[in-house]
Amino acid sequence: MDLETVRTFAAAADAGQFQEAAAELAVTQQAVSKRIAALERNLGVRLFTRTARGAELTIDGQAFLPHARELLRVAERAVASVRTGSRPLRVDMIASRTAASGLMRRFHRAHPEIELDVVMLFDVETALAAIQSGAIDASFRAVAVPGRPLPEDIESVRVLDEPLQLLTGPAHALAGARSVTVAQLAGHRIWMPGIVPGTEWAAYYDDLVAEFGLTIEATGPNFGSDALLDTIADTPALATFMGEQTRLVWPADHGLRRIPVTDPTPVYPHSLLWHRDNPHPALATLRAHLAATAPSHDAAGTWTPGWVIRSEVRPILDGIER
Amino acid sequence: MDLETVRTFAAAADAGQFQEAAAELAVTQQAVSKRIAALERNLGVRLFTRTARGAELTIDGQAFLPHARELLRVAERAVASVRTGSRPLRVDMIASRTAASGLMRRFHRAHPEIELDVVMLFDVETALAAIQSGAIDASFRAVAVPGRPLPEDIESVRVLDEPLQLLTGPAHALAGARSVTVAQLAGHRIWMPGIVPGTEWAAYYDDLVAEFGLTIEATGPNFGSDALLDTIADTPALATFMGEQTRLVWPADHGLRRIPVTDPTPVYPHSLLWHRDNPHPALATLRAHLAATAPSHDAAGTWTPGWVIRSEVRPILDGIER
DNA sequence: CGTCGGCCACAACCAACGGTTGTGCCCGTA
DNA sequence: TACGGGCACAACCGTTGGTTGTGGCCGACG
Repeated sequence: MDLETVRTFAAAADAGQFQEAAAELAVTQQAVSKRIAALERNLGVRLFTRTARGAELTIDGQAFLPHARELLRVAERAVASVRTGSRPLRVDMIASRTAASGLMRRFHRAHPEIELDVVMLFDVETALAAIQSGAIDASFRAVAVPGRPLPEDIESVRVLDEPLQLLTGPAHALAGARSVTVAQLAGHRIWMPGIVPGTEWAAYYDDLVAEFGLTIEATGPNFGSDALLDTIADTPALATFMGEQTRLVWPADHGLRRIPVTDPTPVYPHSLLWHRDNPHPALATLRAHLAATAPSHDAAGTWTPGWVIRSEVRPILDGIER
Repeated sequence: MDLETVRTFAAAADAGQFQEAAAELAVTQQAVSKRIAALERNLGVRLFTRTARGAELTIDGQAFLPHARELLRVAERAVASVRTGSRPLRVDMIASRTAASGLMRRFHRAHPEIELDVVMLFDVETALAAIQSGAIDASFRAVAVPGRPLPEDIESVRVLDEPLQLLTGPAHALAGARSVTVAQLAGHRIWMPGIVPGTEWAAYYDDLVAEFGLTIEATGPNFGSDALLDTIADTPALATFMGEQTRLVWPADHGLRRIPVTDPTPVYPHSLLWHRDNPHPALATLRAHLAATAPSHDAAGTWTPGWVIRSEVRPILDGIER
């Protein structure tokens, strides 16, 4: 199916006749006739009844029309998503189903008129380069990578600290605990097949392992969270970490347990990064939204790697012109 | 833009290489390469970075991908809307922005998994023929036309009585009234440009006029409800009728007034019509939903035309197998 | 370090699609 | 009955989009 054909159908439905639609689309009446005939042949139904003074929709045509319009709207948005100049706000995040994803969902609900696109880049280095090149407008990441300060033209603000929880199956030794301390985790096998070496996520867990002597295995291919949850549910000796705000799509009766971790609570720090000079109007809206809704984070009793920038205490609204 | 190209893009993005996508789509690798190149040329951006062992998405490609998938989903639904056999439930209603529209919105919210299509046929005769031919599955109409019983294979049940209200501009003589009686309306000009002669809606107002001596003008072309509301708001001598549940999309400050009508209250009776033997599973769901949510209508103090079937007192769930 | 293998792009060729012009038929209307 | 508006069919033709054949690039491996 060709979108030009769909556009022709909608134009003919609006005009009530092929002739006028043809003029509107700057083609001949015969071309419109052939396009509609081809569409009808493809769909296997008649869309118009041809009359002496035009063409009016059949019932099938009436049913098809809203879908055709929707198709054109979606196509419009698809093209807009890669239009240079005024494209939708493009935000990178470390993964779906993290706290950043929840933040963006709430932002979208608060501002449904703002078009959004989400991408997931490899690591914070790639994200910084993309921000500097203008390929993306903002990124939710843990800043910064060990030993490197942020570039001068990148700004950042801590927006959310997401506590990590232990996820176990029902037969796991810790399954009954209401909470566990980090010290209790030593000796237990923790499996995180999603970790890609070289990313700041890997660096985070490397630090966690080094500081508390945990056993984290990143071995094996990552078959997706379904397979991970499947294995965790069935394997008493395995557990995994998961963000507190991660939403699981999982039948409740599989008996998976989410157990808070304490002493200290490892938290994953999400910061918003953006280019100092990015003029996208929706970026200011996003920053204002995050400033208005972000809870004040309480660092007491929590742990983050030493390389996480701790000095982000300036008000989030700095530099937002109002 | 061609949907086959979009499908190719999605397949290549999934596979991570053109070769495999080509095999999946049963074309050559060169065809995929040319399609992607054409898409990139049309959009003006690069979607893939070609590597030695495949092709991976650029950031633009990542942003475009969800839109591409959405496009394919919508196209799928569009085709399904006219598929013979198992197509979405197709419901006819007298007009949008009536109570029937609200009923269907609530039904959709209660059963979002059920695909729906709405059409608006000319009159109840056309609707009955469409029900009998299977072109539509159900219809919200006032039954029946004067002097004719419903066909034997059509079933119906009254689902909602919608009271009519008077809509006036702020300068209208009745604008300040909290309610008006039908008798008070005599002598006032009531304008209803949307009425099409020959429909059961026209029959309804004809009866209303005949019984209470009102003045209803259906003259002039119907330029849509925007133009109607515009005129009503600015013309002190004009008013119009409007369903109680009609939602107006209108700036609040134009001072339009909705005034209940009493002694008696004209109500427009919406019945659901369907074919006795229609096997569409969603039809049973719709009937059950309407039975569960429909308020018991109270005929006291209301008016309907004499030809409206008053005997629809059987339980709405009659004949629904559970 | 050279070779091999996998993958993509370019070129040449060809069928098929989609456009145009010309024309005929139908139907409501004067 | 003649006219006019509107759609469909036929013939023609350029462009698009497919195929096969081939070459270049790059990572892997001996």
